[in-house]
Amino acid sequence: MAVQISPVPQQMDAFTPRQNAVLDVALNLLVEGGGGALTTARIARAANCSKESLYKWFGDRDGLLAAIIEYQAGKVRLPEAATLPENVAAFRGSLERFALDLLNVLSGDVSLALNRLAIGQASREDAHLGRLVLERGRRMIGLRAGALLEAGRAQGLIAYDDGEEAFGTLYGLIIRDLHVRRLLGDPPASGNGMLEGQAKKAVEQFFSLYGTAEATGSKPGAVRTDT
Amino acid sequence: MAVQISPVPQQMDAFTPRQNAVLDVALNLLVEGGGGALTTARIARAANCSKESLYKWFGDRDGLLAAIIEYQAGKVRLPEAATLPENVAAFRGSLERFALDLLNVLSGDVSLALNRLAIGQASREDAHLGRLVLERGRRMIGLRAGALLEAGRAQGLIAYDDGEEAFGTLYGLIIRDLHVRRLLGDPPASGNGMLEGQAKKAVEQFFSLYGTAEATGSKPGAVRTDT
DNA sequence: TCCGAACCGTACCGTACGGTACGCATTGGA
DNA sequence: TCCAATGCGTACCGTACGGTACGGTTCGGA
Repeated sequence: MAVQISPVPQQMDAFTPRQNAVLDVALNLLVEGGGGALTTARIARAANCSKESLYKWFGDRDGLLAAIIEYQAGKVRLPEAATLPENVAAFRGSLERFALDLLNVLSGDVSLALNRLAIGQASREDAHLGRLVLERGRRMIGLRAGALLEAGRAQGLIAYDDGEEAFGTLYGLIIRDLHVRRLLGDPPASGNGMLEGQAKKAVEQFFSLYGTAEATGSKPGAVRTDT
Repeated sequence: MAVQISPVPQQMDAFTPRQNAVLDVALNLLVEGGGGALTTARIARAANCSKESLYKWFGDRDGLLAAIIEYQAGKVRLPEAATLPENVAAFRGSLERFALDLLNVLSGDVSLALNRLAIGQASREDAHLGRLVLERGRRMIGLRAGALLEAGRAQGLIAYDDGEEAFGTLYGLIIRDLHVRRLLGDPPASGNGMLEGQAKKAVEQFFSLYGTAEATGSKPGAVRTDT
């Protein structure tokens, strides 16, 4: 709980470099061996630290797991402010990039391991880790997608009343049941271009649902009216 | 995939009534206390049987867990053969009912508990339980949805090339991120009509994407989503 | 130079789990 | 009536985990 002030802009409630290193080792251990491999003794041995230090730093095993989640969440940086798309193609490209990034992230080993860990612990009341994963992981996605959609709407390329509703639709079109399948251990479909194709198709469907007439352009007789 | 014809509709490879009773107790134990409460000693005590019998019947703890999953999967009966929809309204109603059923099932305590259990065990290689859940649980949904969509296409109400693709889109529109949220412990949004509204909206969006002109009754592509 | 704080490595403790073995009751068939 | 099978209840064993305690070491400040 020691608050330290440093000239370098740094998260104040973050951990010391040593603790970060330990958390990194623990995260690797989790990714490689699953939640079962994440015991205090193993972490201590792999990180060359003592169990006593683990308990001193993180208090409890749950605190340690929470610290691992926060450590991973702290590694992803906030997306830069989305610029207004200049035209339809640019906006579509941004959405496709977002979709592909989302597919890649959710299919990644680290994300899957953390989600499996949190889900496995979610049965117990509290759902402490689950809430942490939702708040720390979903917020980033929601922020980036929300800014993206808002920019598109500001340019008149898409139209919606409820942003959360539109984002939910986009999310469903992109992910479908891929996340749960991966969580259950289903191997990814061969072919790396598979995800890219899925991203493009999802964005296309999203435009069919929320795109304005000037954005779709596929319909004959589309009127081009610039804002 | 094995189609069996017998006078008495009964699974041949099922368990004895006593074993089914034990599995039912174990399932209740799992639903109520989570995967951590599913120990052999607790099951034996709750079911008034001996641990030795458990190991004799199911061989191993994994066998016991697999038996629990198969027991639950065996309780859901196959959907009756889908009849060809007489008109658009009937087809839409069938889709909405399917969507609502899917939302209710995936939000149910039993489904969540089994999925959490399988996901928690999915880190270890094999992903035995995960594959079982996917095959036993997803097949039913896919079969019902596939028959439904095929009937709609046969009547010219919807059009698609790849049935799996269309089903995936429908699934994503219905579920969005609800399943993972529930798995992570997120409490359901208040209001039971929430799921029904989500089901209706998903079907409406699905019709916008895959509905033929005679089904939508209006120009395809123009979608007004009123909240 | 000394001192105290932090920390590592290891040992230790209580508990709980998976899995096995044994004794005894019940039961259905010969 | 006898017998073998089935199964219940309990005790037991080895292991592994979470958490704690202790001795030895390093290191920065006074």
